This record gives sequence, structure tokens and C-alpha cells, in this order.
Amino acid sequence: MIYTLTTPLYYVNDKPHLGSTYTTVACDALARFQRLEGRKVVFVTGVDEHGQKIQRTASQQGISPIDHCDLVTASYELAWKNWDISNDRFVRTTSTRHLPLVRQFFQRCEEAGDIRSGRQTGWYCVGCEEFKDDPATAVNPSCPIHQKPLEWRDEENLFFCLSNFQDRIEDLINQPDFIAPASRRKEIQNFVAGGLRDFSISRVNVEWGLPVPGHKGHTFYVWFDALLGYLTALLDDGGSIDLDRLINVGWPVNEHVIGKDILRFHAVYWPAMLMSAGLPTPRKVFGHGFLTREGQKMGKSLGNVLDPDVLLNRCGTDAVRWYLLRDIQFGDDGDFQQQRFVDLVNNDLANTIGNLLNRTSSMSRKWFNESTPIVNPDDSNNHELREPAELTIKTVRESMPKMAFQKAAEAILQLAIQANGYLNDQAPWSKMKKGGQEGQVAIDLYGVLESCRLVGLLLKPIVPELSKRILSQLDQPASVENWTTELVWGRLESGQPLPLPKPVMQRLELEEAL
RNA sequence: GGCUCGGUAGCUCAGCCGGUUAGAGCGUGGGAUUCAUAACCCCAAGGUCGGGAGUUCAAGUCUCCCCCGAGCCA
Repeated sequence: MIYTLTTPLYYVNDKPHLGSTYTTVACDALARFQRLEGRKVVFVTGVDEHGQKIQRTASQQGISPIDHCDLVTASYELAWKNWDISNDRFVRTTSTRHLPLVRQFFQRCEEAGDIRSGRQTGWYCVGCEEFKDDPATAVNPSCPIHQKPLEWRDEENLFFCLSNFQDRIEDLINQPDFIAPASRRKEIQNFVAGGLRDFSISRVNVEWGLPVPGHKGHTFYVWFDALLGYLTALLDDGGSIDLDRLINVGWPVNEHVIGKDILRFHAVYWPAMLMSAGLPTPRKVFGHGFLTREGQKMGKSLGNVLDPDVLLNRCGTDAVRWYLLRDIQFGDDGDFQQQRFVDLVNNDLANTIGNLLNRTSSMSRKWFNESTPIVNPDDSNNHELREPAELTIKTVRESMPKMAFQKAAEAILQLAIQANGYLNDQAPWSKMKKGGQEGQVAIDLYGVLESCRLVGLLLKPIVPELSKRILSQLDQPASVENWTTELVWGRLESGQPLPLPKPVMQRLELEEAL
């Protein structure tokens, strides 16, 4: 049984911004979690490269569309490499494998009687690649999103008969788990209740697109072609491009993770297209929120865009991943605040977790022969920290598959906080001074070290690099494939040598603004 | 214009079907401690829960109106 999840296929108008990084990081955490749980995962990401907007951007820069795409796509690939994203596929809609798939798919829709031709007139926004509802009589209308003039179009297009799917789409979106978070379901339901209208899937006079078979001069509308990239990605396993193979290679996806702005395409248009082609629909579409910065929308006009490259170079992946996943309720909009970012990273990661490991390892090394203390199984099994640790494990395993990263992160942190409190209560350093209580100190420290091991392990999907450093400080194997057998209290070996402790997380000191 | 969702401590937010002195984290102030990354632990101050009216023995918690913000659709 394959677990498939996807990021959106990002539009290569420009290099990745913080928003795409956010989505991708979240998907990465989920993918890593599912692998650790023992599932066979196919984590898909990629780029969407066609359309008039790309064509224009390229020509403005005086280069060919494909050169432009190559350039921007390379920046995506590099970014995901730098962020240590564990995607299994990276699909490009300009790849040679994509065209035959689109043709097959289109042919199925045509045979199903869901394609018709028609005339489309109206005001078009190239930025949105969408017809707007401004009346024909409007004078110089402009796009509220892009603040650019709309262009009048009057052309012969092919249409996908979305109206044929009214009932089936209603049934689908009424399923309680199809659209997440639940708060966004109603929005789509309202939209659908208003009656589904056929939408055009081809353009004339747009050269930068895939040609529609049998319709000279038509290229596929970007969205039609882009969504199909998910299928191409799954078939990109070395096998043939054949829609019939999909159900064996991970279709339907378990989760399409997207920004809330493209929920409609994924929750309405896309499932209808799939129904037409006789393919199963996605199991879930998760539309997450957007990031603002210090309370303001990020944008070129405001000049407050936060560049993920800068963030990565100055702060590292762990800090950023932790902040984004730990502080923002995935699904809701979130605000990036520099002060809070620094405070949380330093408090949670450096002080609470890092220092806990550091102080405990130091004590253990000092008093127990540079090793973990030796305790008998009865004592470790009855340790006071066992129950909270097991509760944390449970919470993490329940929260992660729901993309409730915040809840998972807080639970892990909570265990570290309890372990710190426990240390202060037991004050092993006082016991050692008094003398004669080495046995009890051994038990105290063992429990805390074991909690550290579990904290380190549980952090793996969220902050993989930090997790590695924590585990290596405990001399634990760095590569755990399936964590089920490791997420058990008492797995830390007694008397195991401990390396010299070294802070696993540096505190962030940002002198200047990011 | 219609619909939806928010407005709770300085900041970000929890507060389930209405019920004891309204909570957490961060920030701030104080204390304790020395194993540790000026870290950890403990304590405290801070809110007339957007405004108004109503239902109720009892309302952040239900109803209505208004103000503000975000979004979807016109």
C-alpha cells in the first residue's frame, strides 16, 4: 500500500518564495513521518511550466520560454536540495513524458463526451490565467489581484463539461474528510452550490503550451496540463506512460497539499477531470494558510519579501522548519515575526532541548565512566518519566498524519520540559555531593537520557538534522528507517559510552533584520 | 451586495454541549540553583473576554443589532 502526497507543482514564473518553501517543508515532515511509520511513500513535487505568463516573462528577459523554465526550475531543484527535502519525484510539465500522458487523458475525456467546443469572450487576466467576470461593457478593467489591465478575448476554445459533474462533485466535497481543514470546506460547497460552469481547457494564440491533438492552433490551458503533472510524476517510475498503470503506482493520492488559493482547482475541477477519465479521485485535499510578515502581506510593492535563501543561510534548516511547523497552526494563516522566531528557536531548541541533553550527558559522563548509567530493567521500567514519554509518543503519532505539526511539536517539547523539571527536583548533583546515592542517581539520569533519546527520535520528521545531532550525542544509530521498534521506553542501553557533549543547537543571534 | 470565519493578557493563540477565583507559550519583574549552551527550576504582575441589548438562577461560551479585520462568491 503506497502513501502518496504532493506539493503543488509550482509555477516557474520566479524562484521559490517562502510560501512554497513552507508548503514543501510541511509535506516533507509528513512524508518523513509516514516513512518512519513503515509506509511506502511517494512524495511528489515539481513545477508547472506552461502558459502565456511564462511566455511573456521569458520574452521580457529576451530568452526562450524553455531557457527561462530551465533556469527557474533549476532554482527549485537546488532549493529543495538545500532544504533537505526528501521528495521521491520531481516532475516538470515540459518533460517529454508529460505530453503523451496529457493526450491520453484528453482522449479519455473526449470519448466520455465531456469535451465540447465553444466561444469564449470576456476579460482575461494573464497573471491569473483566468477569465474574469467583469462585464463586457467595462472600460479598462484591471485585475484586483495583479493590479494589471485585463485583456479582451474573443476566441474559440475547447471546454471541459464541468456541468456534467454537478452531483458527483457535490457528493465528493460533502465527504467529511475530503477537504481539510474543515473550515475551508464550506467555501467550496458554496461555490459548487452556485452551479458548476464548463471551463475552457484550450487557448488559441498561446504558443507556450502543449498542442491539443486534432485541434490545430490550440494549446492546452495551463491548469489542465499542470494538474496532470501529478499523474506523470507517479508514472515516472521507469515504466510506460499508461493511465491504466496509475492504480498500481500510488494513485489516488492520499493527500494533495496546497495553498488555500488553489483549493478550487484541486477540490472541484481536478476531481471532475479525473472522473471523466475514469480515474479515482484524490483522498484528501489540504489547503493551508498563507504567511504574512510582521502582520503585513509580503509583496514586492511593500518590499518586505522574506527570501528563503537568506533565512536558510543565516539560520539553518532546523530553526526555520521548527518555527514554521511549531508556531503556526497548519491550515490557518500565520505571521512570521523575527523576534518570536529567535525566541522560540532559542528557548525550545537550544535551551530546553539542547541544554537538557547537554547537562544530562555531562553528568552521566562525569559520574558514570563516560557512559550511560547502568540500571536494571525494573528500575527503568518503573521510571517516573516513562508515562509522560509514552503519552508524547502517542500524541505525536496521532497528530502528524493530520498535519497537526504544532500539536506534535508541543508534545515533544513538553517531554523535554518535564525532564528538565524532573532533574531539578531530583538534583542529582546534590545527591552526588552527599554521597552514597549513586544507584539512585543512575536511575534518575537514565530516565532523562532515555527521554532525550525519544525526543531526538520524535523530532526526526520535523527537524531531521537536529534529530541526527541529538541521537549521535547519545551514540544512537543515525539512520532509523522504521521507528516503531525504537519508540519504546527503555531502548537506551546501560553502560554505553557517551561522546563528549557539544551543543546540538546554536542560539540564533540576529543582529540585523532578515 | 450575499455568504463564511475571526475580534480573549504587551505579542501569538487555547477555552468542548453555558456553571467554581478566564488559561498556555513568548515577552516583562522577582526568587532559587550550579549538572548545563548567562542555560534549567519556581513565583508574580498583566485581561470590565470588540461595543450594545436580550435569554437564563448563571454567558468569552446562546440570540439579535452594531463596529473592525480576513476570505469566498457576485
